[in-house]
Amino acid sequence: MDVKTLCLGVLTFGDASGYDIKKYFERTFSHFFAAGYGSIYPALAELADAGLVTCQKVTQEGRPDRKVYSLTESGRQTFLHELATTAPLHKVRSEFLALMFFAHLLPPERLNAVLEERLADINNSIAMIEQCPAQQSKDIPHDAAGMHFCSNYGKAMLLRARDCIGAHQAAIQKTLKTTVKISPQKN
Amino acid sequence: MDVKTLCLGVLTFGDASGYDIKKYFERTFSHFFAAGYGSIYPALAELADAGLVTCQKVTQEGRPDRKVYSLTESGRQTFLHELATTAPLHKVRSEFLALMFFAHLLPPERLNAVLEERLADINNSIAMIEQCPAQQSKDIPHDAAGMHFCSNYGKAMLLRARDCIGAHQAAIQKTLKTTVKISPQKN
DNA sequence: ACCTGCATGTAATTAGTTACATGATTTT
DNA sequence: AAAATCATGTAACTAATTACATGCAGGT
Repeated sequence: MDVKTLCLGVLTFGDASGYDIKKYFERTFSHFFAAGYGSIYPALAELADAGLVTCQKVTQEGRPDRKVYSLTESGRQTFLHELATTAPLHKVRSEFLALMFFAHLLPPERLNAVLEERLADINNSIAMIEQCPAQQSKDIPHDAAGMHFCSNYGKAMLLRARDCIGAHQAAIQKTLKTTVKISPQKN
Repeated sequence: MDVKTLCLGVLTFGDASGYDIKKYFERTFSHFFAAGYGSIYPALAELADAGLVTCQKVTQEGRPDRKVYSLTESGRQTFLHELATTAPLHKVRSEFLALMFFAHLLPPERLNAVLEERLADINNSIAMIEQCPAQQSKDIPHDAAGMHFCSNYGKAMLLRARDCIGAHQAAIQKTLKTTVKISPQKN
């Protein structure tokens, strides 16, 4: 599943511009799928060429023109076919864990900074998810059940990650104190 | 941080061939960093060109020749510099969550298959982590503290993910039963 | 005066995946 | 007899990132 396909997905909820779609990715997909303008705009152009979306220029006063895209029937079918055939992979690419793996080669302040930076990112992501409409509302429209699952899942992962990192920070503190007391006798 | 850099990292633990490094990636990094032969072999060739590793051909009887790589001092310095400057990003790219987001467009059997497939992957990953040496041993050598953290972290995430999916499966079952009883009166 | 938001795009580069190519040995 | 393990590589392709390019409006 690529950016092109997810653009089709966003358009199943209604017409949108490239700019709108980018915001949708940021607010809603950011914890499991990243995309920037550099991939979204070319994707929309290709989708239009393939007849999966149509494009309508909208001139506004006081603001730049927008290009509003709509899903065609062919686009909807293509998207449904993609949903039916895509393998449910889940890939993690973590420079954070790669750094942690080599913790024994990191100066202690650097190790600390790495953990703090990651915690800050996690807190941002949690805040982002909590702003999501699927998080507050009690009755969920049937077409938002998936959004609800994804934000619950994402939040659960982030909270667990935060706990793990917190526990590790505490363990490091403890080790440092022990080392200070014991190492002079060892050496 | 790219495959090249992580190859240097693997070589800090001792000399290894491309084949060995691939196994190391699979067994130890697979839950946070993927790499295949197609990226590892070219990476090693580039590292050798840059003088960050040296290569020694080893002929074996009954088996193909191996090319065993060793980290040079320059390679070690390059790796340490990378550890000191790499941002601790953590990216997820999940086709699974993308599919789940559009659950309302998935036939029920397909939704079920997606969840089951993901569960199977998660169980495989948990089994992989549990085989890792950092998981059983009680006293951890200081250069394995990071490996220990990473496998704990990975396992915690996978267990939480499994719980989330299990809970969701249960919720779907409940909804189906309710729908069967109520919907005839609604319609 | 400066920054943020709105709005769209392209070109060059990077990095990684996939498929191909080969071949002996050992295990099932 | 077939499949898995050991062992190395290349070439073509795909996809996405980064940097560049432009410009008005509204708020601080």
